[in-house]
Amino acid sequence: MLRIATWNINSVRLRMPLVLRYLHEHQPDVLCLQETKCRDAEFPASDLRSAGYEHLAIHGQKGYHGVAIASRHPLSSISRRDFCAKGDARHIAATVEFAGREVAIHNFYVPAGGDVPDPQVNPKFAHKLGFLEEMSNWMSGPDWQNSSAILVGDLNIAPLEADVWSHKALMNVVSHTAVEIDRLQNVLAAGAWVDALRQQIPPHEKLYTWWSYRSPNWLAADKGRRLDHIWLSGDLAANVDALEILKDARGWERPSDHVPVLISLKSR
DNA sequence: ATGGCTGATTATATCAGA
Repeated sequence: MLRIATWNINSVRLRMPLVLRYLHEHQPDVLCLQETKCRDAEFPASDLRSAGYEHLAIHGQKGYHGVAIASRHPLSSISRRDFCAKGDARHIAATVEFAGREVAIHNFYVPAGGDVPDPQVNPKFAHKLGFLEEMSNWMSGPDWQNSSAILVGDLNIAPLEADVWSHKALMNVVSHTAVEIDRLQNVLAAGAWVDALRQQIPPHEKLYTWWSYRSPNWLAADKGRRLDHIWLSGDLAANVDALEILKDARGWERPSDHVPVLISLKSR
């Protein structure tokens, strides 16, 4: 059994109590974090080690972005890729052993893309599209052939109509526009990935992992989006045991605006 | 009514998130 969780934590230092609560209550083997918002030297490594997550792969920077993998089992082949050559900490990968295989875990924080969904006038949106294009180009290449892999993270795109509270209201809002959904589908196809959540949950069923801070009654309004994803290489698709989107965590004290998403894989 | 909030920063306003 291997339990892997992904969570955009929106400042890991501020929310370490929530991280420790989640680890205690849900017992993932591996936790992938995004938006850690601190340099590597400031990462709360000792707290995670004390909680039993002794193996850490971190890629941070000051103030923004930042990704990390915390694991109860050894991590090997740790790597970080600098997408778009901007020096941003938006990707880290590490390998774990599962069912006699070496499984690469790739943890991504895809750029949000700013407000205006036009790459001609909005450089942030151009960056987002470029980032996605670099992902699909990379995954078409030799590194990815015949490898067991899991891709997780905040991809900042809600691809399906049921991944947003209103397809009509959001089709011109960054995170749900046709052009970025198209780029995301290219990434999915390039890596021959399986969207694990939608493999388990019917595609017409509403499914969210993020609720804006700006909605005071986020629970009642329920205007969410599915921005956080878990994708599997084809050989792992039949190992899925369970999925868990911890919506409760959005209601914890001083929450992240994203909630943890977990996949449990069984050895066949 | 998709920005009404939230977090980080050599801060006391600005940028970023999405």
